[in-house]
Amino acid sequence: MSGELAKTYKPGDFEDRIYRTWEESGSFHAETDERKRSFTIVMPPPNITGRLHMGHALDQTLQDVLARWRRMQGRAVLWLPGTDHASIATELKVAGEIREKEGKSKEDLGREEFLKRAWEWKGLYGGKIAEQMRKLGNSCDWRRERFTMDEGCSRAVKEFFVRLYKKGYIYRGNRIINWCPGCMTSLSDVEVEHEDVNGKYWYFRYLGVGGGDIVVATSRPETMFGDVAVAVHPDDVRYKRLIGAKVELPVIGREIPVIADVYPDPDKGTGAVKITPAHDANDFAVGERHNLEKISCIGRDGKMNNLAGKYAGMDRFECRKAWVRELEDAGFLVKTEKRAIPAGTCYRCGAVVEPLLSDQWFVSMSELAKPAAEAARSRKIVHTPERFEKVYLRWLDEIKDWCVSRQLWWGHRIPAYYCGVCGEIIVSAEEPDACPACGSAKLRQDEDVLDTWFSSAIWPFSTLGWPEETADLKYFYPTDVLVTGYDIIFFWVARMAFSGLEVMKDVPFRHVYVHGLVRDAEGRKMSKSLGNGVDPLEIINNYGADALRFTLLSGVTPGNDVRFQTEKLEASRNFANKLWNASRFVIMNLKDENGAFLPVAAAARLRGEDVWILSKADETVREITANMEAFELSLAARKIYELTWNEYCDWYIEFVKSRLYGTDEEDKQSARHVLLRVLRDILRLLHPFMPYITEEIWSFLPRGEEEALLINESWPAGGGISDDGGAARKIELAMEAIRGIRNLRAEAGTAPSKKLRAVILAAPGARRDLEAESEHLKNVARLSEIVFASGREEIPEDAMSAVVAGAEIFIPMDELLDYEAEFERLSRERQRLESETARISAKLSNAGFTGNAPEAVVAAEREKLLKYEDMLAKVTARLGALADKR
RNA sequence: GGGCGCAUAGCUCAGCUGGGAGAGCACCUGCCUUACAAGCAGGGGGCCAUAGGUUCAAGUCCUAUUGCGCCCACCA
Repeated sequence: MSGELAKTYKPGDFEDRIYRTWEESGSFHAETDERKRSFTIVMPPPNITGRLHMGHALDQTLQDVLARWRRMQGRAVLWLPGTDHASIATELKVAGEIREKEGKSKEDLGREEFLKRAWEWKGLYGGKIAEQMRKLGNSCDWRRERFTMDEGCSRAVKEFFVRLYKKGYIYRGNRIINWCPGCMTSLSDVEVEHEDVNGKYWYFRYLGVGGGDIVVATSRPETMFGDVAVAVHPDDVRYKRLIGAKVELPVIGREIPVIADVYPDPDKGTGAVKITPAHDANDFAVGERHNLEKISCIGRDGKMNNLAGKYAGMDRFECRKAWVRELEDAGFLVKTEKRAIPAGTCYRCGAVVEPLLSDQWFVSMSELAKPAAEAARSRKIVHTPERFEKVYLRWLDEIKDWCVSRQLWWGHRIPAYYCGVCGEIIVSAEEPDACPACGSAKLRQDEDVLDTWFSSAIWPFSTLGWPEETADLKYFYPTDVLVTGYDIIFFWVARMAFSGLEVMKDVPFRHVYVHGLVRDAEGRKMSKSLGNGVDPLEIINNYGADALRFTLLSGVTPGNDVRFQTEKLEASRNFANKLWNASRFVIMNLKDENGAFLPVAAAARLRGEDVWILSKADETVREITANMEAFELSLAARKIYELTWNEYCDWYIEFVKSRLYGTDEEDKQSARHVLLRVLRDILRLLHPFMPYITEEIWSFLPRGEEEALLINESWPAGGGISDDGGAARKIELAMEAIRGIRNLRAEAGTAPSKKLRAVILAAPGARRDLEAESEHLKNVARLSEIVFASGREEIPEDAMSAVVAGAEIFIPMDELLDYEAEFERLSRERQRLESETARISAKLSNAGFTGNAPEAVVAAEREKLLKYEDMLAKVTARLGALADKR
């Protein structure tokens, strides 16, 4: 890169260019390399339904930070990107678009044509998503980009299905499943969201055949057409005598038995429950126990069927109203009770889910779930934050079979074939030519597709080439960390765990880093219906990707939700701007008037502030590295922010200016050396968080041993700085003095341009420290606009003066004029010191404290006490002098 | 019904394994000081939800309570 770092920070001017540079350099690409340790993250593939939202931005930024950091540490980093076909969601979108644009249903188009359209959709949105990921700065390996329905993944899905089938884990059965009348497909349990809706209990009288009526309560009267029994608890004295008798369904007139089962709770409702095995999972279980008929009265479209008589064809909810009215008119309604009733809704379309009896494919989960749970218990899979392990385990421990077939077209078609002659079911990855049982060629493939999450479950290894035993698989599996939101622990995390353990015999990931949701500024969930979603691209256009990334990571706790606020965005952008300008300053000072780099000392002659900033940087390197290891990315981000702004910019650069503008050539070179060295460390530390700006600045720095690209630069190691001479302490004293004098000036209202005279008290410690290197004094003078009195004049005990910096520096009062203000200020100071010394004395005279607290803590308290006592004495003396002269 | 999270400065939130309360924004005062007004310097503002307990020491650990939020669950 030639030329100069632009005057103003405009991320839009360089972000895209930087990204191209990275991509073209091959830095994102991972190769198996036995000399290196691998670090693998497979990206949770975003759905191809549309654009990326803030949740993706957060999710992917976290991954990118980890990937970039590990890459800098020298690991062979594979961050594998991809997208998900999102069966239901995409099918709804595509069908919706066709309906809108062409007025046709998907059935009008037919399966083949519809799939063609869906693939076109994938091509369009898949590409858009990849572009968005690039904008974010994702350092993923595009050469390995995958799609859940690409050839390799499709093959893996079939293979996985066949293997589970052969081991007896997959079966086909006619059972109660969750049916979504909106999407017209079955759903798994986790795809049903539970919410309470305002509803009613209706109490109906079922007339006993030969006396003995029973009143049952129901929230779903329309299912009465499918009733096959009334169940009561065997010990319920109210109904004991009726067990075995028959009752008559109101109006319908059909007779059904009264049965005894432990399912009814005598304390709930009337204690008697109508049993509708075809429309309720519990009733289904009761029906199985008692060998009852299963009568369906509601169809897949959510409408009543012929069994509902005159209500046939009517929507289930319409029917409910009409049917209740009829029952009421006929005198069967005993009472009505308003109350909240639980309703299951489809997580995609929101329709009320209908439990239906249906032929579906299931994965038998109990055995498969055990190793997955065990992996967490034995810490082979570690959750961060830990609490999510409980969530994961609870689900696996109480797992139910997984309905994996979907009555959709967009997805992996189930590799099962039915013989049209003998009815044999053939499950095979390859399409069979003939029925192995009867030899017939009349074979028909199952019409259904698999649950989207079935292919997601094998994502960590299907993307690495499984079922082939590839080198990639061997090298990159198991992956190191899975980054994902807490909302898909069941959908995805747990299922990947059992799939990986079943197929690969090893966990799919060692760590699960769970993050929260991105909410809007008011704390509401971002959603399409609320229209409060924020487009990451728009933010990037206005603030830059770096600011967006930093914002998403700052001030958050792992696993907790983040509020997205523009103020935070501005703060991040301002931080980038600060770094930009500081870098401009540094680069400017590294060059001569012709723009050529000036010599920089190979090894600097370190002065106090150099040692101070270098040790601060070192400390930060150590801390940040530890934070990264522990996934404390937010803490790491804050520390690099503080080092950059509060230490490097606010103090070090200010300290070093006098040297840069001085004449001591060796000293100037030293200053440049440290300035550059620390800036490089800052850029390295910040790079995972703000990759673009750091890379751009890096390109304008002089290059020695350094990499051409920051992305390939190594993570700073830290160490190597020793502060034997107590340089940091002296610098901090100088800082204290500067702050104290500035404070004094501000309170006295002294004009900023007015120079004040000051005198250092001939106190042994501080004076020596401040004078030890006269540069400190100069800096104090320069940065607080004072002039030190010449020589080592003693201040007479009764001189009028103000006191700052641990009572070591005096400013003659005639400079300040406001005696009253200074008197008050010192009084406050005395009060503070008195209460502090009292507090510490009490602490130190407590045998419990001195006996139990660590030695270092006690020693620190002793030191503090001495310091405060000394200060108190001086302040008191000055106060006395002031009072006399006032 | 079970489980979990959150309650800290006006707002949004940090505070890691217990040792003198922090940031950003907002607010007040003064500054366009040749890196930066997207900035600089200074300042005000908090019984860290409540009540107990453990400890020499609690925002930090334990128990209970209150309020808000989330997840799970087969109450007809």
